[in-house]
Amino acid sequence: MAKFDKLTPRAEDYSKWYNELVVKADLAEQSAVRGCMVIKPYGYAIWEKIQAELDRRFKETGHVNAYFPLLIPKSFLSREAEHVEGFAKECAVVTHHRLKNDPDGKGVIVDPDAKLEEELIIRPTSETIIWSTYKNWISSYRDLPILCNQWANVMRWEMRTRLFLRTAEFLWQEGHTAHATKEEAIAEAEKMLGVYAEFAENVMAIPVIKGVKSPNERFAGALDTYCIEAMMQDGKALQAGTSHFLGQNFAKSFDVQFLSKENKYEYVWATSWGVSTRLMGALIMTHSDDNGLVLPPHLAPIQVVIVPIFKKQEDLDALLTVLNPLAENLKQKGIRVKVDTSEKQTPGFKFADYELKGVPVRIAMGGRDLENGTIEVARRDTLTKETIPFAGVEEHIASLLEDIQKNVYQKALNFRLENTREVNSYEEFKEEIKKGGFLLCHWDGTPETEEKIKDETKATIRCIPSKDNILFRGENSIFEEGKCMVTGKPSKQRVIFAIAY
RNA sequence: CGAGAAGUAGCGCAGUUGGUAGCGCACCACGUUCGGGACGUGGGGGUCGGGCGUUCGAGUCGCCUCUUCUCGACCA
Repeated sequence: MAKFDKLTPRAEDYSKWYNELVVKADLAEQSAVRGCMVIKPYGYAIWEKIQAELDRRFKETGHVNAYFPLLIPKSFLSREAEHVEGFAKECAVVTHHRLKNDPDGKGVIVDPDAKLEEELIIRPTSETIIWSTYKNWISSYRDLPILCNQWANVMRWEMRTRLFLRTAEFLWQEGHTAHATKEEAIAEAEKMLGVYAEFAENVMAIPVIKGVKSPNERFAGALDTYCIEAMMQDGKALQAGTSHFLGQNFAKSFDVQFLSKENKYEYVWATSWGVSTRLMGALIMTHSDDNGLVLPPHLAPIQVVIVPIFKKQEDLDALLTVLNPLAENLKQKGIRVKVDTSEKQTPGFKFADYELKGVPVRIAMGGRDLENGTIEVARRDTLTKETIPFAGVEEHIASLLEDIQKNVYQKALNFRLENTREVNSYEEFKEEIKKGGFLLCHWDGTPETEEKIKDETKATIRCIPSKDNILFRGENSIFEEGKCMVTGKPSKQRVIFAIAY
Protein backbone atom coordinates (compact mmCIF):
# COMPACT_ATOMS: atom_id res chain seq x y z
CA MET A 1 0.00 0.00 0.00
CA ALA A 2 1.33 3.33 -1.02
CA LYS A 3 1.11 6.37 1.13
CA PHE A 4 -1.56 8.82 0.14
CA ASP A 5 -3.33 11.67 1.79
CA LYS A 6 -6.66 10.77 3.25
CA LEU A 7 -9.18 13.49 3.81
CA THR A 8 -9.27 15.03 7.25
CA PRO A 9 -12.33 13.39 8.85
CA ARG A 10 -15.35 15.63 9.30
CA ALA A 11 -15.46 15.01 13.03
CA GLU A 12 -11.89 16.21 13.41
CA ASP A 13 -12.16 19.49 11.50
CA TYR A 14 -15.21 20.08 9.35
CA SER A 15 -13.86 23.21 7.76
CA LYS A 16 -10.60 21.55 6.83
CA TRP A 17 -12.47 18.53 5.47
CA TYR A 18 -14.46 20.81 3.19
CA ASN A 19 -11.44 22.70 1.89
CA GLU A 20 -9.52 19.51 1.17
CA LEU A 21 -12.46 17.82 -0.49
CA VAL A 22 -13.08 20.68 -2.89
CA VAL A 23 -9.46 20.54 -4.04
CA LYS A 24 -8.94 16.78 -4.02
CA ALA A 25 -12.17 15.96 -5.79
CA ASP A 26 -10.97 18.29 -8.54
CA LEU A 27 -13.87 20.71 -8.19
CA ALA A 28 -11.99 23.99 -7.81
CA GLU A 29 -8.78 25.60 -6.68
CA GLN A 30 -7.45 28.93 -5.55
CA SER A 31 -6.38 31.24 -8.35
CA ALA A 32 -3.62 33.80 -8.56
CA VAL A 33 -6.16 36.46 -7.66
CA ARG A 34 -7.16 36.66 -4.03
CA GLY A 35 -10.71 35.49 -3.42
CA CYS A 36 -11.24 34.27 -6.95
CA MET A 37 -11.41 30.58 -7.74
CA VAL A 38 -10.70 28.42 -10.73
CA ILE A 39 -13.60 26.03 -11.24
CA LYS A 40 -12.04 22.91 -12.67
CA PRO A 41 -13.66 20.81 -15.42
CA TYR A 42 -15.17 18.26 -13.03
CA GLY A 43 -16.62 20.96 -10.80
CA TYR A 44 -17.82 22.92 -13.78
CA ALA A 45 -19.54 19.85 -15.20
CA ILE A 46 -21.65 19.73 -12.04
CA TRP A 47 -22.39 23.45 -12.33
CA GLU A 48 -23.42 22.89 -15.95
CA LYS A 49 -25.91 20.25 -14.80
CA ILE A 50 -27.27 22.71 -12.26
CA GLN A 51 -27.53 25.36 -14.96
CA ALA A 52 -29.24 23.06 -17.43
CA GLU A 53 -31.84 21.85 -14.94
CA LEU A 54 -32.61 25.35 -13.70
CA ASP A 55 -32.61 26.91 -17.14
CA ARG A 56 -35.17 24.38 -18.34
CA ARG A 57 -37.38 25.24 -15.37
CA PHE A 58 -37.05 28.98 -16.03
CA LYS A 59 -38.08 28.50 -19.66
CA GLU A 60 -40.99 26.31 -18.62
CA THR A 61 -42.24 29.11 -16.38
CA GLY A 62 -42.13 31.61 -19.23
CA HIS A 63 -38.77 33.27 -18.75
CA VAL A 64 -36.22 34.20 -21.39
CA ASN A 65 -32.48 34.72 -21.13
CA ALA A 66 -30.70 37.99 -21.88
CA TYR A 67 -27.38 39.55 -21.02
CA PHE A 68 -26.64 42.85 -19.33
CA PRO A 69 -23.19 44.45 -18.93
CA LEU A 70 -20.55 43.65 -16.36
CA LEU A 71 -19.84 47.33 -15.71
CA ILE A 72 -22.29 49.65 -14.07
CA PRO A 73 -21.98 53.45 -13.87
CA LYS A 74 -21.23 54.35 -10.30
CA SER A 75 -24.14 56.79 -10.20
CA PHE A 76 -26.65 54.02 -10.94
CA LEU A 77 -25.91 52.21 -7.73
CA SER A 78 -26.71 55.22 -5.59
CA ARG A 79 -30.17 55.73 -7.07
CA GLU A 80 -31.74 53.31 -4.64
CA ALA A 81 -30.72 54.33 -1.12
CA GLU A 82 -30.90 50.97 0.66
CA HIS A 83 -29.39 49.16 -2.27
CA VAL A 84 -26.24 51.30 -2.30
CA GLU A 85 -25.96 51.04 1.45
CA GLY A 86 -25.98 47.26 1.20
CA PHE A 87 -23.41 46.91 -1.55
CA ALA A 88 -21.15 49.97 -1.44
CA LYS A 89 -18.66 48.39 0.95
CA GLU A 90 -17.82 45.52 -1.35
CA CYS A 91 -17.60 46.98 -4.84
CA ALA A 92 -14.63 46.78 -7.19
CA VAL A 93 -14.28 50.04 -9.08
CA VAL A 94 -12.87 50.68 -12.55
CA THR A 95 -11.20 54.07 -12.64
CA HIS A 96 -8.96 54.01 -15.72
CA HIS A 97 -9.00 52.55 -19.20
CA ARG A 98 -5.33 52.38 -20.15
CA LEU A 99 -1.92 51.20 -19.00
CA LYS A 100 1.44 52.45 -20.13
CA ASN A 101 5.05 51.41 -19.79
CA ASP A 102 6.56 52.32 -16.47
CA PRO A 103 9.22 55.03 -17.07
CA ASP A 104 11.46 52.97 -14.74
CA GLY A 105 11.32 50.26 -17.36
CA LYS A 106 9.74 47.74 -14.99
CA GLY A 107 6.40 46.57 -16.31
CA VAL A 108 3.38 48.81 -16.74
CA ILE A 109 1.57 51.42 -14.70
CA VAL A 110 -1.90 52.92 -14.84
CA ASP A 111 -1.88 55.84 -17.23
CA PRO A 112 -3.04 58.84 -15.18
CA ASP A 113 -4.23 60.49 -18.39
CA ALA A 114 -6.72 57.69 -18.93
CA LYS A 115 -8.93 58.42 -15.96
CA LEU A 116 -12.59 57.71 -16.60
CA GLU A 117 -15.04 60.57 -16.61
CA GLU A 118 -17.42 58.47 -14.57
CA GLU A 119 -16.07 55.53 -12.64
CA LEU A 120 -17.61 52.14 -13.31
CA ILE A 121 -18.29 49.44 -10.79
CA ILE A 122 -18.15 45.74 -11.46
CA ARG A 123 -21.67 44.47 -10.85
CA PRO A 124 -22.31 43.03 -7.41
CA THR A 125 -25.83 42.38 -8.77
CA SER A 126 -27.63 43.89 -11.74
CA GLU A 127 -30.83 45.52 -10.53
CA THR A 128 -29.63 49.03 -11.35
CA ILE A 129 -28.34 48.45 -14.86
CA ILE A 130 -31.38 46.36 -15.66
CA TRP A 131 -33.91 48.85 -14.40
CA SER A 132 -32.19 51.66 -16.24
CA THR A 133 -32.68 49.49 -19.34
CA TYR A 134 -36.25 48.45 -18.54
CA LYS A 135 -37.16 52.13 -18.52
CA ASN A 136 -36.67 52.08 -22.29
CA TRP A 137 -38.56 48.83 -22.76
CA ILE A 138 -41.69 49.72 -20.87
CA SER A 139 -44.29 52.28 -21.76
CA SER A 140 -47.61 50.44 -21.72
CA TYR A 141 -49.27 47.69 -19.68
CA ARG A 142 -49.04 45.75 -22.96
CA ASP A 143 -45.24 45.63 -22.49
CA LEU A 144 -45.65 43.76 -19.23
CA PRO A 145 -44.71 41.45 -17.76
CA ILE A 146 -41.01 41.28 -18.62
CA LEU A 147 -39.58 37.96 -17.48
CA CYS A 148 -35.81 38.00 -18.02
CA ASN A 149 -33.04 35.92 -16.59
CA GLN A 150 -29.32 36.20 -17.07
CA TRP A 151 -26.48 33.80 -16.38
CA ALA A 152 -23.53 35.91 -15.32
CA ASN A 153 -20.62 36.50 -13.02
CA VAL A 154 -20.73 39.08 -10.26
CA MET A 155 -18.16 40.44 -7.87
CA ARG A 156 -18.42 41.25 -4.19
CA TRP A 157 -15.17 42.19 -2.51
CA GLU A 158 -15.44 39.86 0.46
CA MET A 159 -12.97 40.10 3.32
CA ARG A 160 -12.76 36.38 3.82
CA THR A 161 -13.46 33.86 1.15
CA ARG A 162 -13.94 30.11 0.84
CA LEU A 163 -14.18 28.11 -2.33
CA PHE A 164 -17.79 28.06 -3.58
CA LEU A 165 -19.25 29.28 -0.27
CA ARG A 166 -18.04 32.85 -0.46
CA THR A 167 -15.80 34.00 -3.28
CA ALA A 168 -15.12 37.50 -4.53
CA GLU A 169 -16.24 36.56 -8.01
CA PHE A 170 -18.98 34.00 -8.42
CA LEU A 171 -21.26 32.64 -11.11
CA TRP A 172 -25.00 32.84 -10.78
CA GLN A 173 -28.25 33.48 -12.49
CA GLU A 174 -30.34 36.49 -11.71
CA GLY A 175 -33.94 36.77 -12.80
CA HIS A 176 -35.40 40.25 -13.09
CA THR A 177 -39.07 40.64 -13.75
CA ALA A 178 -41.37 43.61 -14.22
CA HIS A 179 -45.12 43.48 -13.54
CA ALA A 180 -48.19 45.68 -13.73
CA THR A 181 -49.51 44.77 -10.31
CA LYS A 182 -48.24 44.13 -6.83
CA GLU A 183 -50.11 40.83 -6.63
CA GLU A 184 -48.55 39.55 -9.82
CA ALA A 185 -45.04 40.48 -8.64
CA ILE A 186 -45.52 38.77 -5.29
CA ALA A 187 -46.88 35.70 -7.06
CA GLU A 188 -43.79 35.68 -9.30
CA ALA A 189 -41.38 35.89 -6.36
CA GLU A 190 -43.22 33.06 -4.64
CA LYS A 191 -43.37 30.98 -7.80
CA MET A 192 -39.62 31.20 -8.35
CA LEU A 193 -38.96 30.25 -4.76
CA GLY A 194 -41.05 27.18 -5.47
CA VAL A 195 -38.96 26.44 -8.55
CA TYR A 196 -35.79 26.67 -6.47
CA ALA A 197 -37.18 24.43 -3.76
CA GLU A 198 -38.36 21.79 -6.21
CA PHE A 199 -35.00 21.87 -7.96
CA ALA A 200 -33.01 21.68 -4.71
CA GLU A 201 -34.99 18.70 -3.45
CA ASN A 202 -35.50 16.69 -6.63
CA VAL A 203 -32.24 17.36 -8.46
CA MET A 204 -29.72 18.24 -5.77
CA ALA A 205 -31.42 16.03 -3.16
CA ILE A 206 -31.05 18.85 -0.65
CA PRO A 207 -34.05 19.26 1.64
CA VAL A 208 -34.80 22.94 2.06
CA ILE A 209 -37.08 25.08 4.17
CA LYS A 210 -39.05 27.75 2.40
CA GLY A 211 -39.69 30.95 4.21
CA VAL A 212 -39.42 34.71 4.43
CA LYS A 213 -36.42 36.64 5.72
CA SER A 214 -36.64 38.88 8.76
CA PRO A 215 -36.06 42.61 8.05
CA ASN A 216 -32.42 42.33 9.18
CA GLU A 217 -31.66 39.66 6.63
CA ARG A 218 -33.62 41.17 3.76
CA PHE A 219 -32.01 42.01 0.41
CA ALA A 220 -30.94 45.65 0.15
CA GLY A 221 -33.79 47.37 -1.63
CA ALA A 222 -36.41 44.63 -1.30
CA LEU A 223 -39.76 44.76 0.49
CA ASP A 224 -39.66 41.04 1.10
CA THR A 225 -37.03 38.37 0.63
CA TYR A 226 -38.11 34.76 0.27
CA CYS A 227 -35.52 32.08 0.73
CA ILE A 228 -34.72 28.41 0.87
CA GLU A 229 -32.53 27.37 3.77
CA ALA A 230 -30.61 24.12 4.07
CA MET A 231 -28.84 22.47 6.97
CA MET A 232 -25.25 21.38 6.50
CA GLN A 233 -23.75 18.35 8.23
CA ASP A 234 -22.10 20.51 10.88
CA GLY A 235 -25.50 21.86 11.88
CA LYS A 236 -24.98 25.26 10.31
CA ALA A 237 -27.54 26.85 8.01
CA LEU A 238 -26.83 27.75 4.41
CA GLN A 239 -29.01 30.06 2.36
CA ALA A 240 -29.37 28.18 -0.91
CA GLY A 241 -31.46 30.59 -2.92
CA THR A 242 -33.38 33.84 -2.62
CA SER A 243 -36.28 35.50 -4.38
CA HIS A 244 -37.16 39.13 -3.76
CA PHE A 245 -40.32 41.14 -4.01
CA LEU A 246 -38.86 44.56 -4.80
CA GLY A 247 -42.10 46.52 -4.77
CA GLN A 248 -41.80 49.74 -6.77
CA ASN A 249 -38.46 50.73 -5.28
CA PHE A 250 -36.38 50.31 -8.41
CA ALA A 251 -39.14 51.56 -10.72
CA LYS A 252 -39.26 54.76 -8.69
CA SER A 253 -35.46 55.11 -8.55
CA PHE A 254 -35.19 54.69 -12.33
CA ASP A 255 -38.53 56.27 -13.18
CA VAL A 256 -40.03 53.25 -14.88
CA GLN A 257 -43.73 53.89 -15.41
CA PHE A 258 -46.34 52.38 -17.67
CA LEU A 259 -49.67 53.60 -18.96
CA SER A 260 -52.43 51.40 -17.60
CA LYS A 261 -55.66 50.34 -19.33
CA GLU A 262 -57.24 53.25 -17.52
CA ASN A 263 -54.76 55.56 -19.24
CA LYS A 264 -52.99 56.37 -15.98
CA TYR A 265 -49.25 56.33 -15.27
CA GLU A 266 -48.19 53.76 -12.69
CA TYR A 267 -44.86 52.57 -11.40
CA VAL A 268 -43.85 49.04 -12.36
CA TRP A 269 -43.65 46.25 -9.77
CA ALA A 270 -40.46 44.21 -9.64
CA THR A 271 -38.90 40.94 -8.51
CA SER A 272 -35.44 39.50 -8.66
CA TRP A 273 -34.22 36.01 -7.79
CA GLY A 274 -30.97 34.15 -7.86
CA VAL A 275 -28.90 31.12 -7.03
CA SER A 276 -25.15 30.93 -7.33
CA THR A 277 -22.15 28.63 -7.37
CA ARG A 278 -22.68 28.58 -3.62
CA LEU A 279 -25.07 25.72 -4.40
CA MET A 280 -21.92 23.70 -5.05
CA GLY A 281 -20.94 24.26 -1.44
CA ALA A 282 -24.39 23.21 -0.30
CA LEU A 283 -24.18 20.08 -2.40
CA ILE A 284 -20.82 19.11 -0.95
CA MET A 285 -21.71 19.80 2.66
CA THR A 286 -25.08 18.08 2.51
CA HIS A 287 -24.12 14.66 1.19
CA SER A 288 -20.41 13.99 1.27
CA ASP A 289 -18.53 11.79 3.73
CA ASP A 290 -14.99 11.11 4.94
CA ASN A 291 -14.20 9.19 1.75
CA GLY A 292 -15.05 12.15 -0.43
CA LEU A 293 -17.84 13.60 -2.46
CA VAL A 294 -21.24 11.95 -2.67
CA LEU A 295 -23.22 13.12 -5.68
CA PRO A 296 -26.93 12.61 -6.20
CA PRO A 297 -27.31 10.76 -9.53
CA HIS A 298 -29.40 13.52 -11.10
CA LEU A 299 -26.40 15.86 -10.89
CA ALA A 300 -23.47 13.51 -11.30
CA PRO A 301 -21.45 14.16 -14.48
CA ILE A 302 -20.59 10.45 -14.41
CA GLN A 303 -23.39 8.33 -12.97
CA VAL A 304 -21.83 4.94 -13.55
CA VAL A 305 -18.16 4.14 -13.90
CA ILE A 306 -17.12 0.78 -15.27
CA VAL A 307 -13.72 -0.49 -14.17
CA PRO A 308 -12.43 -3.54 -16.02
CA ILE A 309 -9.86 -5.56 -14.09
CA PHE A 310 -7.24 -7.00 -16.37
CA LYS A 311 -3.62 -7.99 -16.69
CA LYS A 312 -3.02 -8.30 -20.37
CA GLN A 313 -4.42 -6.59 -23.40
CA GLU A 314 -6.31 -9.75 -24.41
CA ASP A 315 -7.95 -9.88 -20.97
CA LEU A 316 -9.14 -6.32 -21.47
CA ASP A 317 -10.35 -7.12 -24.99
CA ALA A 318 -12.36 -10.05 -23.69
CA LEU A 319 -13.93 -7.94 -20.94
CA LEU A 320 -14.75 -5.17 -23.38
CA THR A 321 -16.73 -7.52 -25.59
CA VAL A 322 -19.35 -7.47 -22.83
CA LEU A 323 -18.60 -4.14 -21.13
CA ASN A 324 -18.82 -1.96 -24.25
CA PRO A 325 -22.31 -3.25 -25.11
CA LEU A 326 -23.27 -2.77 -21.45
CA ALA A 327 -22.11 0.85 -21.54
CA GLU A 328 -23.99 1.34 -24.79
CA ASN A 329 -27.19 -0.08 -23.32
CA LEU A 330 -26.89 2.16 -20.29
CA LYS A 331 -26.38 5.19 -22.53
CA GLN A 332 -29.53 4.19 -24.41
CA LYS A 333 -31.35 4.51 -21.11
CA GLY A 334 -29.99 8.04 -20.74
CA ILE A 335 -27.43 7.06 -18.12
CA ARG A 336 -24.08 8.84 -18.10
CA VAL A 337 -21.41 6.14 -18.21
CA LYS A 338 -17.64 6.06 -18.31
CA VAL A 339 -15.61 2.96 -19.08
CA ASP A 340 -12.18 3.45 -17.53
CA THR A 341 -9.75 1.32 -19.52
CA SER A 342 -6.70 3.37 -18.62
CA GLU A 343 -3.65 1.44 -17.54
CA LYS A 344 -2.21 4.38 -15.76
CA GLN A 345 -3.71 3.39 -12.43
CA THR A 346 -4.50 0.10 -10.80
CA PRO A 347 -8.13 -0.83 -10.14
CA GLY A 348 -7.68 -0.15 -6.43
CA PHE A 349 -6.59 3.39 -7.14
CA LYS A 350 -9.53 3.91 -9.44
CA PHE A 351 -11.99 2.65 -6.83
CA ALA A 352 -10.72 5.14 -4.28
CA ASP A 353 -10.55 7.95 -6.81
CA TYR A 354 -14.10 7.56 -8.09
CA GLU A 355 -15.26 7.43 -4.49
CA LEU A 356 -13.45 10.69 -3.84
CA LYS A 357 -15.24 12.15 -6.84
CA GLY A 358 -18.64 10.95 -5.74
CA VAL A 359 -19.59 8.78 -8.72
CA PRO A 360 -22.87 7.16 -7.57
CA VAL A 361 -22.37 3.66 -9.00
CA ARG A 362 -19.22 1.72 -9.75
CA ILE A 363 -19.18 -1.46 -11.75
CA ALA A 364 -16.17 -3.78 -11.72
CA MET A 365 -15.62 -6.84 -13.84
CA GLY A 366 -12.64 -9.14 -14.04
CA GLY A 367 -11.80 -12.50 -15.57
CA ARG A 368 -13.51 -14.36 -12.75
CA ASP A 369 -16.78 -12.52 -13.34
CA LEU A 370 -16.52 -13.13 -17.04
CA GLU A 371 -16.33 -16.87 -16.43
CA ASN A 372 -19.17 -16.85 -13.91
CA GLY A 373 -21.39 -14.43 -15.82
CA THR A 374 -21.41 -12.02 -12.88
CA ILE A 375 -20.53 -8.39 -12.23
CA GLU A 376 -19.74 -6.33 -9.14
CA VAL A 377 -21.88 -3.32 -8.43
CA ALA A 378 -20.93 -0.82 -5.70
CA ARG A 379 -22.94 2.16 -4.57
CA ARG A 380 -21.28 5.31 -3.32
CA ASP A 381 -23.91 6.48 -0.85
CA THR A 382 -23.84 3.37 1.34
CA LEU A 383 -20.37 2.13 0.35
CA THR A 384 -21.83 -1.35 -0.14
CA LYS A 385 -21.19 -3.71 -3.01
CA GLU A 386 -22.74 -6.85 -4.38
CA THR A 387 -21.90 -9.38 -7.04
CA ILE A 388 -24.89 -10.08 -9.24
CA PRO A 389 -25.64 -11.97 -12.45
CA PHE A 390 -24.62 -10.03 -15.52
CA ALA A 391 -27.89 -10.64 -17.31
CA GLY A 392 -30.33 -7.79 -16.81
CA VAL A 393 -27.85 -5.60 -14.99
CA GLU A 394 -29.00 -2.54 -16.94
CA GLU A 395 -32.42 -2.52 -15.28
CA HIS A 396 -30.81 -3.04 -11.91
CA ILE A 397 -28.50 -0.05 -12.43
CA ALA A 398 -31.30 2.20 -13.61
CA SER A 399 -33.39 1.53 -10.53
CA LEU A 400 -30.32 1.66 -8.31
CA LEU A 401 -29.63 5.21 -9.46
CA GLU A 402 -33.15 6.23 -8.50
CA ASP A 403 -32.74 4.50 -5.14
CA ILE A 404 -29.56 6.41 -4.49
CA GLN A 405 -31.19 9.69 -5.45
CA LYS A 406 -34.01 9.04 -2.96
CA ASN A 407 -31.71 7.71 -0.30
CA VAL A 408 -29.34 10.67 -0.21
CA TYR A 409 -32.32 13.01 0.00
CA GLN A 410 -33.93 11.01 2.77
CA LYS A 411 -30.69 10.80 4.68
CA ALA A 412 -30.25 14.57 4.51
CA LEU A 413 -33.87 15.15 5.51
CA ASN A 414 -33.54 12.80 8.47
CA PHE A 415 -30.42 14.60 9.57
CA ARG A 416 -32.18 17.93 9.45
CA LEU A 417 -35.21 16.66 11.33
CA GLU A 418 -33.02 15.12 14.01
CA ASN A 419 -31.23 18.41 14.45
CA THR A 420 -34.27 20.66 14.57
CA ARG A 421 -35.82 21.33 17.95
CA GLU A 422 -38.23 23.63 19.70
CA VAL A 423 -36.74 25.90 22.35
CA ASN A 424 -38.83 27.99 24.70
CA SER A 425 -36.54 30.01 26.93
CA TYR A 426 -33.58 32.20 26.08
CA GLU A 427 -31.47 30.45 28.71
CA GLU A 428 -32.13 27.12 27.03
CA PHE A 429 -31.48 28.74 23.65
CA LYS A 430 -28.00 29.90 24.63
CA GLU A 431 -27.06 26.34 25.53
CA GLU A 432 -28.79 24.61 22.61
CA ILE A 433 -27.40 26.87 19.91
CA LYS A 434 -23.89 25.72 20.78
CA LYS A 435 -24.87 22.22 19.66
CA GLY A 436 -25.80 23.51 16.21
CA GLY A 437 -28.91 22.73 14.21
CA PHE A 438 -32.14 24.65 13.73
CA LEU A 439 -33.94 26.03 16.75
CA LEU A 440 -37.63 26.85 16.45
CA CYS A 441 -38.40 29.73 18.75
CA HIS A 442 -40.87 32.51 19.33
CA TRP A 443 -39.65 35.99 18.45
CA ASP A 444 -41.40 39.31 18.91
CA GLY A 445 -40.77 40.43 15.34
CA THR A 446 -38.44 43.32 16.14
CA PRO A 447 -34.99 43.88 14.61
CA GLU A 448 -33.73 44.92 18.07
CA THR A 449 -34.44 41.52 19.57
CA GLU A 450 -32.88 39.73 16.61
CA GLU A 451 -29.82 41.96 16.90
CA LYS A 452 -29.50 41.23 20.61
CA ILE A 453 -29.65 37.50 19.99
CA LYS A 454 -27.08 37.77 17.22
CA ASP A 455 -24.69 39.78 19.41
CA GLU A 456 -24.99 37.39 22.30
CA THR A 457 -25.06 34.02 20.50
CA LYS A 458 -24.05 34.62 16.84
CA ALA A 459 -27.32 32.99 15.78
CA THR A 460 -29.60 34.70 13.29
CA ILE A 461 -33.11 34.16 12.08
CA ARG A 462 -32.69 32.05 8.97
CA CYS A 463 -36.32 32.44 8.00
CA ILE A 464 -39.88 32.65 9.09
CA PRO A 465 -40.95 29.27 7.70
CA SER A 466 -44.07 28.90 5.62
CA LYS A 467 -46.56 26.18 6.44
CA ASP A 468 -45.77 23.93 3.48
CA ASN A 469 -42.58 22.63 5.05
CA ILE A 470 -41.70 19.40 6.82
CA LEU A 471 -40.05 20.95 9.85
CA PHE A 472 -40.61 18.42 12.54
CA ARG A 473 -41.67 14.86 13.15
CA GLY A 474 -44.83 14.39 15.14
CA GLU A 475 -46.40 16.91 17.48
CA ASN A 476 -45.21 20.48 17.35
CA SER A 477 -46.40 23.99 17.95
CA ILE A 478 -44.55 25.79 15.21
CA PHE A 479 -47.45 27.71 13.76
CA GLU A 480 -49.18 28.41 17.05
CA GLU A 481 -49.02 31.77 18.79
CA GLY A 482 -46.67 32.20 21.72
CA LYS A 483 -44.43 34.59 23.56
CA CYS A 484 -41.00 35.81 22.46
CA MET A 485 -38.30 33.86 24.27
CA VAL A 486 -36.37 37.05 24.98
CA THR A 487 -38.92 39.78 25.63
CA GLY A 488 -42.09 37.82 26.37
CA LYS A 489 -44.00 39.88 23.83
CA PRO A 490 -46.55 38.13 21.58
CA SER A 491 -45.36 36.04 18.62
CA LYS A 492 -47.52 34.71 15.80
CA GLN A 493 -45.43 31.61 15.06
CA ARG A 494 -42.01 30.15 15.67
CA VAL A 495 -39.07 31.17 13.49
CA ILE A 496 -35.86 29.31 12.68
CA PHE A 497 -32.69 30.36 14.42
CA ALA A 498 -29.29 28.96 13.47
CA ILE A 499 -25.64 29.78 13.04
CA ALA A 500 -25.24 30.48 9.36
CA TYR A 501 -22.57 30.27 6.69
C1' C B 1 -8.28 45.97 9.82
C1' G B 2 -6.38 42.72 14.41
C1' A B 3 -3.81 37.93 15.98
C1' G B 4 -1.08 33.73 14.37
C1' A B 5 1.42 30.77 10.60
C1' A B 6 3.79 30.11 6.01
C1' G B 7 6.41 31.28 1.16
C1' U B 8 12.57 26.25 -1.18
C1' A B 9 11.09 21.53 -8.13
C1' G B 10 4.22 20.89 -10.76
C1' C B 11 2.29 19.44 -5.48
C1' G B 12 3.54 18.33 -0.23
C1' C B 13 7.77 19.26 2.69
C1' A B 14 13.12 18.88 5.06
C1' G B 15 17.32 21.84 5.13
C1' U B 16 21.54 21.60 12.01
C1' U B 17 26.56 26.19 13.92
C1' G B 18 26.28 30.58 7.50
C1' G B 19 30.24 26.44 3.58
C1' U B 20 28.57 22.88 -3.82
C1' A B 21 20.02 22.72 -2.51
C1' G B 22 17.58 17.66 -0.77
C1' C B 23 13.30 13.99 0.21
C1' G B 24 8.31 12.03 -1.02
C1' C B 25 4.52 12.27 -4.67
C1' A B 26 3.88 13.62 -9.69
C1' C B 27 6.54 13.53 -14.60
C1' C B 28 9.77 10.59 -18.65
C1' A B 29 12.03 5.49 -20.17
C1' C B 30 12.22 0.20 -19.47
C1' G B 31 10.61 -4.13 -16.87
C1' U B 32 7.47 -6.70 -13.39
C1' U B 33 2.39 -5.90 -11.47
C1' C B 34 -3.21 -5.27 -11.78
C1' G B 35 -10.31 -8.31 -7.68
C1' G B 36 -9.51 -1.80 -2.68
C1' G B 37 -4.87 3.77 -3.30
C1' A B 38 1.56 -1.67 -6.75
C1' C B 39 7.02 -2.04 -7.23
C1' G B 40 12.15 -1.98 -9.17
C1' U B 41 16.05 0.41 -12.00
C1' G B 42 17.45 4.69 -14.56
C1' G B 43 16.34 9.95 -15.86
C1' G B 44 14.72 15.25 -16.29
C1' G B 45 13.30 19.28 -13.40
C1' G B 46 15.30 25.19 -8.88
C1' U B 47 15.98 33.23 -9.91
C1' C B 48 15.18 29.10 -2.25
C1' G B 49 8.54 35.15 -3.04
C1' G B 50 11.22 40.09 -4.10
C1' G B 51 14.75 44.02 -2.66
C1' C B 52 18.70 45.96 0.24
C1' G B 53 22.38 44.89 3.79
C1' U B 54 26.13 41.96 7.02
C1' U B 55 29.95 38.37 5.38
C1' C B 56 35.52 35.59 1.98
C1' G B 57 30.74 33.04 1.47
C1' A B 58 23.43 33.76 2.81
C1' G B 59 17.86 29.12 1.73
C1' U B 60 20.04 30.06 6.75
C1' C B 61 21.62 36.41 10.02
C1' G B 62 19.39 41.84 9.88
C1' C B 63 16.07 45.50 7.73
C1' C B 64 12.30 46.54 4.16
C1' U B 65 8.57 44.74 0.96
C1' C B 66 4.99 41.49 -1.58
C1' U B 67 1.80 37.32 -1.33
C1' U B 68 -1.00 33.29 0.71
C1' C B 69 -3.42 30.49 4.55
C1' U B 70 -5.93 29.93 9.47
C1' C B 71 -8.68 32.38 13.37
C1' G B 72 -11.26 36.98 14.63
C1' A B 73 -13.77 41.69 12.84
C1' C B 74 -16.95 42.19 8.40
C1' C B 75 -20.57 39.61 5.23
C1' A B 76 -27.22 43.15 1.58
